[in-house]
Amino acid sequence: MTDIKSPAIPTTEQTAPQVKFADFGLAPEILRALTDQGYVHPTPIQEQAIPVVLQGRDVMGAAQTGTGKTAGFSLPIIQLLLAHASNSASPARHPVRALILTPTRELADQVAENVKAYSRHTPLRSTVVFGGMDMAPQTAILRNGVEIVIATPGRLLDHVQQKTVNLSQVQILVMDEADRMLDMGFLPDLQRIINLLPKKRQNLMFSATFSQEIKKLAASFLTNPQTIEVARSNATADNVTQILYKVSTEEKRDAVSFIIRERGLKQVIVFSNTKIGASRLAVHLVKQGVKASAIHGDKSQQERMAALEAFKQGEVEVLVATDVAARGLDIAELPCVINFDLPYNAEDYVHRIGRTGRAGAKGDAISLHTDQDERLLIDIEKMIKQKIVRLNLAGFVAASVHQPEHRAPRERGEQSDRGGRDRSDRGERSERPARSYQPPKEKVDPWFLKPYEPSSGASSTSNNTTASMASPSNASTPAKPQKRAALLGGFPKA
DNA sequence: AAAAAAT
Repeated sequence: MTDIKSPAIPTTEQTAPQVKFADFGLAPEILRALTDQGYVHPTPIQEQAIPVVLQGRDVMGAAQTGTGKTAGFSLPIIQLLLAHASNSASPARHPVRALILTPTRELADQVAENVKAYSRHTPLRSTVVFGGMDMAPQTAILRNGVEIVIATPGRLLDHVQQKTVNLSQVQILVMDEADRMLDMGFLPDLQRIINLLPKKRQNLMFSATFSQEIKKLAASFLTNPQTIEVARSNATADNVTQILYKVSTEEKRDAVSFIIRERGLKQVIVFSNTKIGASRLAVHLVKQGVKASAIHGDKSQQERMAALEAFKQGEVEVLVATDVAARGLDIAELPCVINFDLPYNAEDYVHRIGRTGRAGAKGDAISLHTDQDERLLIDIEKMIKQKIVRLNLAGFVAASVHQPEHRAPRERGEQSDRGGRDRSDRGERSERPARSYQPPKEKVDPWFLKPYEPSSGASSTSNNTTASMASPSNASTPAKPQKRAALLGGFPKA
């Protein structure tokens, strides 16, 4: 397989004269659509992807989030299909020729909107198909014939079974957020869909992150792919400032409302690892007068779309989300993301914080972490190949200032995977024997600068979480809302 | 260990 990537060479800055969309030989109808939107210059990923896709090559594309991947594959696909576009009204003349799969419904919707916009001056038809919505309208559109289908896997297979869609003419398959599409939860459906496609077709895979494992699996679906890598893979945008605050599990909810209030945040996504946790946090915030709403997979599709729309409109200021919102969603000018829980997968961290700092804008990614998260933190820092500054959150557990090895041995044996062992025993050192992990120096965020007041609450982490397995969702169960008013009162306003 | 995706 041919590689464009070369870690040493900055692929973007190299191209001195600025390329324009008009240079790709795209049809006037496509250029007109771009002009409508005010786009003249392609982003680096677009500059690299468009010619390769136009050649008909398979692509494995890794690019930072918010860099315009969607247009990077949509524009050349439209161009390729346009060569044989039909003006006929007959559905038979409009077989599905391009299929774009995404891991969430909202992302499918968003990609479909983009495709519609880019193809609006062409005779090409497109539609989006996902679950949680009435089958009937989707069926009607599919029966009328569309060249481009954007879909989530389950509902697409449903349509296949109902014989409302025929995939035997698909020439181009796109997997957006490909690494997620290839994970265990999606793979069976994906395989089923692929079995319905012609053997000879063009395959495009895009994601911000590709683990080594997934890269191999991905390659098995591709033929002589061209790798397109803008900036180093698995990287986070450097325009996003990452911050870590240590808190106790009990303090998390109050820490979130504290941060929102003190920073005066009017647009922020707060990520929770669980659906129930997201719902509870949203309720908690609403009780505190915050305009918050939750989005997760246990909500109806109507509720999900309403929450996202209200958030985009600014009616909702805090969107509390599970990882349903971690990938791909493009929310204009989102200045801040908060990780209420640290994600279990380091990749998800990259995707989550990629919701902010899009299209070159600045963004803040604030993560709360507890004693139990140390392993996750190490994984994340390894993945993003940088250390995140650990800061102190005024008035909250300043045990933050101490790394685990400085702590007194635990009295209780609830951390069975760590009990009796020390850091050197925990994986990372044995994987990289040459360079041992150096925890970053803590700094105190001048914003939240406040003297540490030792309190009995600081050690409460290990006391309260008795039989609850210390999982984030359980831990926040009926715990009485701790009044933080006293601490907040004495805090300097910014 | 959890979330997503068909009903």
